[in-house]
Amino acid sequence: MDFFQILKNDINSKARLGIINTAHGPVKTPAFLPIGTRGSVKAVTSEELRFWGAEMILANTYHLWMRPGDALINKAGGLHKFMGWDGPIFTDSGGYQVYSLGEKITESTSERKPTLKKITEKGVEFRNELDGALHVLSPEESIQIQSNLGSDIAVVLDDVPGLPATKTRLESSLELTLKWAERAKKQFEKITPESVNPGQKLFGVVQGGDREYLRKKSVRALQKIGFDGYGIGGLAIGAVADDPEIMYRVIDFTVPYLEDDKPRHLLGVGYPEQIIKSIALGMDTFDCVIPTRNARHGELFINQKNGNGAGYAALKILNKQYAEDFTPIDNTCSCYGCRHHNRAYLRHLFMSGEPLGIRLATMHNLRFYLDFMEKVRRSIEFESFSELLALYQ
RNA sequence: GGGCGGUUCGUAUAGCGGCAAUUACUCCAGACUGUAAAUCUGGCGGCCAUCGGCCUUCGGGGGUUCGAGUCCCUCACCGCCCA
Repeated sequence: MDFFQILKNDINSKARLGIINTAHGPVKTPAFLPIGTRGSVKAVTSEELRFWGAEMILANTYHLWMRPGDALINKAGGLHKFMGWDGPIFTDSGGYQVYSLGEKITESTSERKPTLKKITEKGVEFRNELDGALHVLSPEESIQIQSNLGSDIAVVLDDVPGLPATKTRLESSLELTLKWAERAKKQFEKITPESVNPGQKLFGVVQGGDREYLRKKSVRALQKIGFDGYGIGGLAIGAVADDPEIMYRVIDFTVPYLEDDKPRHLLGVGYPEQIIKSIALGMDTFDCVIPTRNARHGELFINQKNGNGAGYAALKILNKQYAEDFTPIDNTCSCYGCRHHNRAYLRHLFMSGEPLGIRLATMHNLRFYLDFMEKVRRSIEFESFSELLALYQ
């Protein structure tokens, strides 16, 4: 069976309906992957995830490496068994931490805070925030860890440059990322047969900032090495987060270089309108902390077909205006919280610090996102994708 | 009856002659994009406002002082100890 099958192409855009066939089952695309960084999608169980329609989740190499350690998870029989999720798992390489852990330091006003990471040719030196010990994550090590975890899709370690960045910075960053990609592939071929998941696939990561010639160069180099699919990286952070037009432009000029028969994952994105516009440009899968993290912070996504064309709205449940609002969070929603509780109660749970509030909010937002993806898939299937897309313009 | 301590922004506190006045919590609002994030940031006497300005505040009343939440007198209330 092909790893990736395209079932239908949209007539008016590059959107496509497909299936990724992993060692732990199929994933209907376009798909959204809830994030379970440390082997847990915060506040929800595997059964709940599946119930609301999640097919593949994302876990993080760096965090699981630090705690509890990939050796322990391997001993447990791999991450699927360890966390009790038998569906597909996508593992990020630790590349994002190369970016984010450094970023926190430069943003910090405290000068005495120790540096948490340093990038070298060999890999990334991390100062573990848990115990202060020094660890080096190389592209080989990242693959080894992901092999020990036994995820269905592994990703090569990449250097993530934040935008805006100079041409020089982008070029040297890409050069490093491509060298790492080659080393990662070699390591992957060497160890995969003896992994807990011999059916594991490997994705390369397209970098190159906002420059077309670099993105093209990145794709060509990755194609030469040979990967099962691609992640497009560096588009959920820095200046891009403030101006998504940069992201659409990069996707638009990058996608034509990619093979049609391989899945394309947009790393770290995003809001619903960003997801659907990226689908129109040819992207297949997405992951983002927004539905889960924002839920914990009291932000609920609700369907709203108002005059200005937005298909949804974000409701801040902590706001006083909901104190005596006894209506459901979203009366078009069928999640547990919307069927059994109201806004005033959910606000009370948040105000009181009751864990149930976080659980209900997380389930609601995940259902919102997963339902949104289902709508997208159906619209491609029934040839109404353009109309759905228009709601988010 | 005697001695001592206290009364400051919703609550709890700091303040020992220059203060619209500390800190914590609460409260109000904002942020969050391959999760160092159930986190972080801001506001929290009033009225204008660009820097800033003006007004009214620290149990009540009176006094000393250029200036009092801070010192003195007095009253009220609360607490502890001795009878």
